[in-house]
Amino acid sequence: MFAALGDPTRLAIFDRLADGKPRSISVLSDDADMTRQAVTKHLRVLEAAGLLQNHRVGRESQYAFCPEQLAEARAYLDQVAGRWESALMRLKSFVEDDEA
Amino acid sequence: MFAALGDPTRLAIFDRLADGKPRSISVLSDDADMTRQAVTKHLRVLEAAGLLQNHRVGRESQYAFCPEQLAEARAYLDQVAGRWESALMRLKSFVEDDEA
DNA sequence: GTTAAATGCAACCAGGAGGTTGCGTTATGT
DNA sequence: ACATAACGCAACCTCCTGGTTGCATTTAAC
Repeated sequence: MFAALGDPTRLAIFDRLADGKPRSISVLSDDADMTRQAVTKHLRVLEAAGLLQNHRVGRESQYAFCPEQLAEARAYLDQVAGRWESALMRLKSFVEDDEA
Repeated sequence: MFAALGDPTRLAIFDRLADGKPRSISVLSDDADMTRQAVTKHLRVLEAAGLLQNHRVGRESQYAFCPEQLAEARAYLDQVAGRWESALMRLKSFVEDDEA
Protein backbone atom coordinates (compact mmCIF):
# COMPACT_ATOMS: atom_id res chain seq x y z
CA MET A 1 0.00 0.00 0.00
CA PHE A 2 2.92 2.37 0.64
CA ALA A 3 4.28 1.04 -2.61
CA ALA A 4 1.04 1.97 -4.36
CA LEU A 5 1.28 5.57 -3.17
CA GLY A 6 5.02 5.58 -3.78
CA ASP A 7 4.69 6.33 -7.47
CA PRO A 8 4.16 10.07 -8.12
CA THR A 9 1.67 9.49 -10.95
CA ARG A 10 -0.37 7.21 -8.75
CA LEU A 11 -0.26 9.64 -5.84
CA ALA A 12 -1.55 12.37 -8.17
CA ILE A 13 -4.45 10.22 -9.35
CA PHE A 14 -5.27 9.23 -5.81
CA ASP A 15 -5.11 12.83 -4.65
CA ARG A 16 -7.39 13.83 -7.51
CA LEU A 17 -9.99 11.26 -6.48
CA ALA A 18 -9.83 12.25 -2.82
CA ASP A 19 -12.86 14.49 -3.31
CA GLY A 20 -15.02 11.40 -3.39
CA LYS A 21 -16.31 11.88 -6.93
CA PRO A 22 -15.99 8.77 -9.10
CA ARG A 23 -14.31 9.28 -12.47
CA SER A 24 -14.02 7.18 -15.58
CA ILE A 25 -10.70 6.04 -17.00
CA SER A 26 -10.83 8.32 -20.03
CA VAL A 27 -11.66 11.36 -17.91
CA LEU A 28 -8.68 10.60 -15.70
CA SER A 29 -6.33 10.01 -18.61
CA ASP A 30 -7.34 13.22 -20.37
CA ASP A 31 -5.21 15.46 -18.16
CA ALA A 32 -2.53 12.95 -17.30
CA ASP A 33 -0.13 13.38 -20.26
CA MET A 34 0.09 9.67 -20.77
CA THR A 35 -1.74 6.85 -22.49
CA ARG A 36 -5.06 5.57 -21.29
CA GLN A 37 -3.48 2.15 -20.86
CA ALA A 38 -0.85 3.51 -18.51
CA VAL A 39 -3.53 5.16 -16.40
CA THR A 40 -5.49 1.92 -16.41
CA LYS A 41 -2.48 0.05 -15.00
CA HIS A 42 -2.05 2.60 -12.25
CA LEU A 43 -5.72 2.41 -11.38
CA ARG A 44 -5.49 -1.37 -11.15
CA VAL A 45 -2.56 -1.07 -8.76
CA LEU A 46 -4.42 1.41 -6.57
CA GLU A 47 -7.47 -0.81 -6.58
CA ALA A 48 -5.41 -3.87 -5.66
CA ALA A 49 -3.98 -1.91 -2.74
CA GLY A 50 -7.52 -1.21 -1.55
CA LEU A 51 -7.19 2.53 -2.07
CA LEU A 52 -9.71 2.79 -4.88
CA GLN A 53 -12.94 1.08 -5.74
CA ASN A 54 -13.97 0.16 -9.27
CA HIS A 55 -17.53 -0.10 -10.46
CA ARG A 56 -18.51 -0.66 -14.04
CA VAL A 57 -21.44 1.37 -15.28
CA GLY A 58 -22.48 0.94 -18.87
CA ARG A 59 -19.49 1.10 -21.14
CA GLU A 60 -17.30 3.01 -18.74
CA SER A 61 -15.63 1.92 -15.53
CA GLN A 62 -15.67 4.39 -12.69
CA TYR A 63 -12.95 4.55 -10.06
CA ALA A 64 -13.62 6.13 -6.70
CA PHE A 65 -11.87 6.84 -3.42
CA CYS A 66 -11.94 4.07 -0.81
CA PRO A 67 -11.13 5.18 2.75
CA GLU A 68 -10.54 1.88 4.55
CA GLN A 69 -6.90 1.24 3.68
CA LEU A 70 -6.14 4.86 4.37
CA ALA A 71 -7.17 4.40 7.98
CA GLU A 72 -4.97 1.35 8.18
CA ALA A 73 -1.95 3.31 6.99
CA ARG A 74 -2.59 5.99 9.56
CA ALA A 75 -2.93 3.33 12.24
CA TYR A 76 0.44 1.88 11.31
CA LEU A 77 2.17 5.26 11.39
CA ASP A 78 0.56 5.97 14.75
CA GLN A 79 1.77 2.66 16.08
CA VAL A 80 5.34 3.31 14.95
CA ALA A 81 5.29 6.79 16.43
CA GLY A 82 3.92 5.30 19.62
CA ARG A 83 6.66 2.70 19.89
CA TRP A 84 9.22 5.41 19.36
CA GLU A 85 7.79 7.72 22.00
CA SER A 86 7.50 5.02 24.61
CA ALA A 87 11.13 4.16 23.92
CA LEU A 88 11.98 7.78 24.55
CA MET A 89 10.09 7.63 27.84
CA ARG A 90 12.01 4.56 28.95
CA LEU A 91 15.26 6.29 28.08
CA LYS A 92 14.23 9.38 30.00
CA SER A 93 13.30 7.43 33.13
CA PHE A 94 16.55 5.50 32.86
CA VAL A 95 18.55 8.71 32.82
CA GLU A 96 16.57 10.08 35.73
CA ASP A 97 17.12 6.89 37.70
CA ASP A 98 20.79 7.26 36.99
CA GLU A 99 20.80 10.80 38.32
CA ALA A 100 18.98 9.78 41.50
CA MET B 1 8.76 9.08 1.18
CA PHE B 2 5.90 6.66 0.48
CA ALA B 3 8.22 5.18 -2.10
CA ALA B 4 10.89 4.69 0.57
CA LEU B 5 8.50 2.74 2.77
CA GLY B 6 7.08 0.97 -0.26
CA ASP B 7 9.83 -1.64 -0.39
CA PRO B 8 9.20 -4.49 2.09
CA THR B 9 12.87 -4.81 3.02
CA ARG B 10 13.06 -1.11 3.77
CA LEU B 11 9.84 -1.19 5.75
CA ALA B 12 11.27 -4.02 7.85
CA ILE B 13 14.46 -2.11 8.56
CA PHE B 14 12.51 1.01 9.41
CA ASP B 15 10.19 -0.94 11.66
CA ARG B 16 13.18 -2.50 13.38
CA LEU B 17 14.68 0.90 14.11
CA ALA B 18 11.39 2.31 15.40
CA ASP B 19 12.46 1.54 18.95
CA GLY B 20 14.81 4.50 18.78
CA LYS B 21 18.01 2.53 19.27
CA PRO B 22 20.70 3.36 16.69
CA ARG B 23 22.24 0.35 14.93
CA SER B 24 25.29 -0.10 12.77
CA ILE B 25 25.12 -1.34 9.20
CA SER B 26 26.66 -4.72 9.95
CA VAL B 27 24.30 -5.34 12.86
CA LEU B 28 21.37 -4.59 10.59
CA SER B 29 22.64 -6.76 7.77
CA ASP B 30 23.32 -9.73 10.04
CA ASP B 31 19.68 -10.81 10.19
CA ALA B 32 18.61 -9.49 6.83
CA ASP B 33 19.54 -12.44 4.60
CA MET B 34 21.21 -10.16 2.13
CA THR B 35 24.54 -8.48 1.51
CA ARG B 36 25.79 -5.60 3.60
CA GLN B 37 25.93 -3.49 0.45
CA ALA B 38 22.27 -4.06 -0.28
CA VAL B 39 21.35 -3.01 3.24
CA THR B 40 23.57 0.05 2.85
CA LYS B 41 21.65 1.09 -0.25
CA HIS B 42 18.35 0.73 1.54
CA LEU B 43 19.61 2.74 4.47
CA ARG B 44 20.73 5.51 2.11
CA VAL B 45 17.27 5.62 0.56
CA LEU B 46 15.60 5.82 3.95
CA GLU B 47 17.99 8.54 5.01
CA ALA B 48 17.38 10.51 1.81
CA ALA B 49 13.66 10.29 2.52
CA GLY B 50 14.28 11.80 5.94
CA LEU B 51 13.11 8.71 7.77
CA LEU B 52 16.47 7.79 9.27
CA GLN B 53 19.44 9.69 10.55
CA ASN B 54 23.04 8.64 10.02
CA HIS B 55 25.87 9.44 12.36
CA ARG B 56 29.36 8.07 11.99
CA VAL B 57 31.04 6.95 15.19
CA GLY B 58 34.51 5.50 14.93
CA ARG B 59 34.67 2.94 12.20
CA GLU B 60 30.97 2.20 12.18
CA SER B 61 28.05 4.28 10.95
CA GLN B 62 24.93 4.21 13.07
CA TYR B 63 21.46 4.66 11.65
CA ALA B 64 18.62 5.78 13.87
CA PHE B 65 14.94 6.60 13.65
CA CYS B 66 13.99 10.15 12.65
CA PRO B 67 10.42 11.18 13.50
CA GLU B 68 9.97 14.37 11.46
CA GLN B 69 9.02 12.96 8.09
CA LEU B 70 6.74 10.50 9.81
CA ALA B 71 4.66 13.35 11.15
CA GLU B 72 4.49 14.82 7.68
CA ALA B 73 3.15 11.58 6.26
CA ARG B 74 0.50 11.42 8.93
CA ALA B 75 -0.42 15.03 8.20
CA TYR B 76 -0.88 14.24 4.52
CA LEU B 77 -3.10 11.26 5.21
CA ASP B 78 -5.14 13.37 7.61
CA GLN B 79 -5.53 16.05 4.98
CA VAL B 80 -6.74 13.56 2.35
CA ALA B 81 -9.16 12.00 4.79
CA GLY B 82 -10.37 15.48 5.69
CA ARG B 83 -11.01 16.44 2.07
CA TRP B 84 -12.93 13.24 1.59
CA GLU B 85 -15.11 13.71 4.65
CA SER B 86 -15.96 17.29 3.84
CA ALA B 87 -16.95 16.12 0.37
CA LEU B 88 -19.24 13.61 2.02
CA MET B 89 -20.75 16.37 4.11
CA ARG B 90 -21.44 18.49 1.05
CA LEU B 91 -23.09 15.54 -0.61
CA LYS B 92 -25.22 14.88 2.44
CA SER B 93 -26.43 18.47 2.70
CA PHE B 94 -27.17 18.46 -1.03
CA VAL B 95 -29.37 15.40 -0.65
CA GLU B 96 -31.12 16.91 2.35
CA ASP B 97 -31.73 20.12 0.43
CA ASP B 98 -33.22 18.04 -2.32
CA GLU B 99 -35.56 16.34 0.11
CA ALA B 100 -36.74 19.63 1.54
C1' DG C 1 -27.97 -0.71 -37.89
C1' DT C 2 -23.85 1.68 -38.19
C1' DT C 3 -20.61 4.68 -36.27
C1' DA C 4 -17.96 6.15 -32.60
C1' DA C 5 -16.73 6.10 -27.70
C1' DA C 6 -14.84 3.58 -23.70
C1' DT C 7 -12.53 -0.15 -22.41
C1' DG C 8 -9.82 -4.74 -22.27
C1' DC C 9 -5.94 -7.66 -23.67
C1' DA C 10 -1.38 -8.83 -25.19
C1' DA C 11 3.03 -8.00 -26.91
C1' DC C 12 6.69 -5.21 -26.65
C1' DC C 13 10.47 -1.96 -25.02
C1' DA C 14 13.66 0.97 -22.17
C1' DG C 15 15.25 2.15 -17.83
C1' DG C 16 15.78 1.90 -13.11
C1' DA C 17 15.60 -0.73 -8.71
C1' DG C 18 17.37 -4.36 -5.95
C1' DG C 19 21.06 -7.26 -5.44
C1' DT C 20 25.97 -9.24 -5.83
C1' DT C 21 31.04 -9.30 -6.14
C1' DG C 22 35.59 -7.39 -5.83
C1' DC C 23 38.68 -4.29 -4.04
C1' DG C 24 40.36 -0.37 -1.44
C1' DT C 25 40.36 2.34 3.04
C1' DT C 26 39.95 3.41 7.85
C1' DA C 27 39.65 2.31 12.54
C1' DT C 28 40.02 -1.25 16.46
C1' DG C 29 42.15 -4.63 19.29
C1' DT C 30 45.92 -7.06 20.99
C1' DA D 1 52.85 -3.30 14.13
C1' DC D 2 49.61 -6.45 12.22
C1' DA D 3 45.47 -8.76 11.67
C1' DT D 4 40.77 -7.97 11.32
C1' DA D 5 36.39 -5.68 11.56
C1' DA D 6 33.37 -2.10 9.51
C1' DC D 7 32.73 0.41 5.84
C1' DG D 8 32.79 3.00 0.93
C1' DC D 9 33.02 2.81 -4.08
C1' DA D 10 32.26 1.03 -8.55
C1' DA D 11 31.06 -2.27 -11.94
C1' DC D 12 27.96 -5.50 -13.14
C1' DC D 13 23.66 -8.31 -13.69
C1' DT D 14 18.70 -9.37 -13.65
C1' DC D 15 14.11 -8.52 -13.41
C1' DC D 16 10.21 -5.72 -12.56
C1' DT D 17 7.97 -1.39 -13.44
C1' DG D 18 6.19 2.26 -16.12
C1' DG D 19 5.08 3.20 -20.54
C1' DT D 20 3.65 2.46 -25.56
C1' DT D 21 1.20 0.46 -29.66
C1' DG D 22 -2.11 -2.41 -32.06
C1' DC D 23 -6.19 -4.75 -32.19
C1' DA D 24 -10.54 -6.78 -30.39
C1' DT D 25 -14.85 -6.02 -27.76
C1' DT D 26 -18.76 -3.97 -25.64
C1' DT D 27 -21.97 -0.18 -25.33
C1' DA D 28 -24.05 4.16 -26.33
C1' DA D 29 -25.97 7.46 -29.81
C1' DC D 30 -28.31 8.79 -33.67
